[in-house]
Amino acid sequence: MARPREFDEELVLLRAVELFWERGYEATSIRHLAETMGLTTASIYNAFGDKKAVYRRALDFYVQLSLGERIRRLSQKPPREAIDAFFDEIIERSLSDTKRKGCMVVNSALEVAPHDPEFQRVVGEVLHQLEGFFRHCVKAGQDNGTISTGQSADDMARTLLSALLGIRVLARTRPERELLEGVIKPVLWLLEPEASRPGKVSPP
Amino acid sequence: MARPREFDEELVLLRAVELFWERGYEATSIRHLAETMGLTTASIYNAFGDKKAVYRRALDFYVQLSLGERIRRLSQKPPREAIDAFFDEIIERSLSDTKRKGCMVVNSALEVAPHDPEFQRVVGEVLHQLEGFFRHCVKAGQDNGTISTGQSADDMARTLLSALLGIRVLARTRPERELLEGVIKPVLWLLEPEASRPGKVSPP
DNA sequence: TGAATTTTATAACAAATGCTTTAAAACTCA
DNA sequence: TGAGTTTTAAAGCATTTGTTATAAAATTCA
Repeated sequence: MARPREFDEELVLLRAVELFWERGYEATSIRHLAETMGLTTASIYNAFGDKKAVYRRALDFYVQLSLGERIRRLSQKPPREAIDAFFDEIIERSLSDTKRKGCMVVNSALEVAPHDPEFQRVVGEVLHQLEGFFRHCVKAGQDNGTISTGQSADDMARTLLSALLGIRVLARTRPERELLEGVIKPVLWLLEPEASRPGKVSPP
Repeated sequence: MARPREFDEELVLLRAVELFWERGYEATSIRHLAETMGLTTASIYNAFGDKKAVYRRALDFYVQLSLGERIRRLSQKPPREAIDAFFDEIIERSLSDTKRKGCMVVNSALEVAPHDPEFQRVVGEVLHQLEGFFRHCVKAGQDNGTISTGQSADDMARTLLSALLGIRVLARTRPERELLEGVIKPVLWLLEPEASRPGKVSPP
């Protein structure tokens, strides 16, 4: 047909993720992007279209890599354990994030989604997916008695989603273990079935 | 001494807040800023220094206006009511935010704080202040029996702070009442003293 | 081999960026 | 009044922005 690509698309996309993730959309220039990806700007435009399209592909790749794989993996576990492990991982990830890149989905929710219908949809769907994961876990946990039925699975899932986003925001300015673990502790306590809940004040 | 200013500093700062709040730091140009503030770029540089300094002043002004006044006002109320009212206000504010500007502090926490030590400090202090407000409320509520002692005031305050941030993030892509109120419902339930807590399952 | 096609490298484009210069205008105080 | 000082308006500065034109290089299929 014609001259073949000289680059591996997944590899250069991974590099684009790294840069956009760290610097955001506006603060990342095509030239910086080209340098990081190891391509010329011409090749970028030829292969992807425009800057927004590169960001879109990078975001999709990020979602698939870090979010998709986590949900798939944790869905195997018993529901209550899945939730605990989820937040464990997020906190460890946040604390070892020395560049304070945070979560690219959350970053996108604030920088690009509000002004762009396409990204509004994409980010909205990811948040929906996360909510669905939590709801699934809570429901299953309520069914097998490992999670409290004091609140609806719908609402508890929403609270968990919000806790996740809150931790992600907090970690970018105050990545302190005590703070992040302190956030999640009462939320997990909320999930405890009444019977097994260790009340702080429980005189005989 | 010399020629006097032709503009009201508070007024032009308010306009700067509006623009930075809506578009963020990077996506706002000095020219757009000058147009919105009703000044020339020369006047801006003469009065404020550089772009970053304008953003800094705008952020401080925002904090004082929307956050400072809220904390002062709600601190008058009984602690449990203060917390309820706080989230009521945030949710109403988020739902009527047709431009989806969100909270300028949260926006700053993600766009400017991670790469700038000065803003890291400023944003960090604001988050600390919020945490302190919540902690104060929880402690007082625990003392007068209107808030559960099942979790420490420190941790509950952290959870409330995170819920606030989570709602702010969620609202920018999914400003739905059911979602935002669903987030906070289990959190408020968590605050209920054991005695008065309406358990979903409570056979005689 | 050679026509057809796509990718690459280099350079360029107009527009926009943050910021500064120049000089006129508007004030205070002696 | 007039010397001194600051603010304003207008234009300009170098650099960077996203994107594209041009032509050489690398492939496939006939």
